[in-house]
Amino acid sequence: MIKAIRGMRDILPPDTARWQWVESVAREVFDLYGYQEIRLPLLERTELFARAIGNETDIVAKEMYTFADRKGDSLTLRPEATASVLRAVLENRLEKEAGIKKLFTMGPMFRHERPQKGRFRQFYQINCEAFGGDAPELDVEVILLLVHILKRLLLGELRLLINSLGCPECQKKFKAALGLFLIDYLCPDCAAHFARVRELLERFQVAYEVQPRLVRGLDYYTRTAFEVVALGLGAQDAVAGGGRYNGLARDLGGPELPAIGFAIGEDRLVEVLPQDVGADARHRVFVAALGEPAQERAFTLVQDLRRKGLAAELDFAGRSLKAQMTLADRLHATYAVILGERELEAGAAQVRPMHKMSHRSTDSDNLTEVQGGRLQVEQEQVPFENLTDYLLKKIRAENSL
RNA sequence: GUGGGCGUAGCUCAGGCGGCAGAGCACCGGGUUGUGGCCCCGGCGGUCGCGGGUUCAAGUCCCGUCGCUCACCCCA
Repeated sequence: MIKAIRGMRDILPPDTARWQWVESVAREVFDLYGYQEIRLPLLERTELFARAIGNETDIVAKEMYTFADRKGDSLTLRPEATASVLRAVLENRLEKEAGIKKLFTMGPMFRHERPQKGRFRQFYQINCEAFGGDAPELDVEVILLLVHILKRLLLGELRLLINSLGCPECQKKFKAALGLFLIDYLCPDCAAHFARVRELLERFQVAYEVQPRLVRGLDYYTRTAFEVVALGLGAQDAVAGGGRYNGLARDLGGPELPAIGFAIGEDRLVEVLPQDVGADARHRVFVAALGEPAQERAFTLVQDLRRKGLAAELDFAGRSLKAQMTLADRLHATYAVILGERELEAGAAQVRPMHKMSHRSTDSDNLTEVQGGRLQVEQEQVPFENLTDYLLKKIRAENSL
């Protein structure tokens, strides 16, 4: 059997519901802060990452999926998103547009690292970038946005770590002095920027810790750097990280374009999400049919329900009614419609509410004793012509409770 | 890239000193001629990761290899 390659995994239902939840919350919050989505290629010229991230970094030196295409050009599967976003901004002259250019994107990144808990070779990031502003207020807005998303996701214990990496001038001084922490060598402008960031975080009551050892693994960062770590993730505990990168646009041959952004590690975020979020609470109708003519009728009915916006399902395998009812239960149907010879003759189907005897509950109220000692819930006969309206009305009433 | 732990049914795992490959859950069917959960009965399901070696005989012992996993490192 062919298996997925090392470090790459399938994300399966029901887990996919948690991923969708994370992504939909992120989209909502991005919109509140004025961010728009950008979609990017997964492949870029190797040179883009070499120049943006830095040749000496681990990412470029030993972790990229790089190969020659049929023409001989060196291409690389993106190991991060920022370089691609900036490339797209510069290529399409987006920085010329009014105000701060605020963009987000989400998708897979690729790094050839040894897999472990929270670290995969194909991993997913939710990425946020703001171009064209160097005010410390923008740094804080970006951090507030990140915290906003994480809080909406009902996450448990999180710690926000911040630091300032200074500007190239500060870094020169720092290296010359062989100092331990760069933060003590900040020039007056960088120090004032950092102080303002901290002041604003306090005003908005965002708890943070200054972490002088916090550095970013990419060469392009300047001034504000931050990271969010979560409990329960083992050694790979960073859920999000980001910072300011004022020099990158010029490094890539573009104009002076201050920028700041962050990436959320979606794999790790989903890992620490509360278990029950994103559960499927949708109403679902199962149509059980007995015999060929009823089966024909059932398929038509199911399609009719679906066209009207109700999730509906049926069995094509010709199972017994008992088996179909079991299936209805397993699929968490809230109503079962039963169609047999008797119902076809009568022109009315049996509609059976399922929730009163869900496999999740031991509640035997509302059940009446019928022949054979079996318990049966109240079920109603509904004429075919009223069926879809009846179900729609019932389910809408329950949804509004 | 380095080190530790682990690879047996779809899942979780048991298999003493080498001697017929097992359980629970899940799945399918029946008990109930047309009605779900529970219960009872039955059934399906295996390259014991892969390759080699020792042996009359290997899931079990030895060597190699691949994979998973955790950590180092690095990161989000």
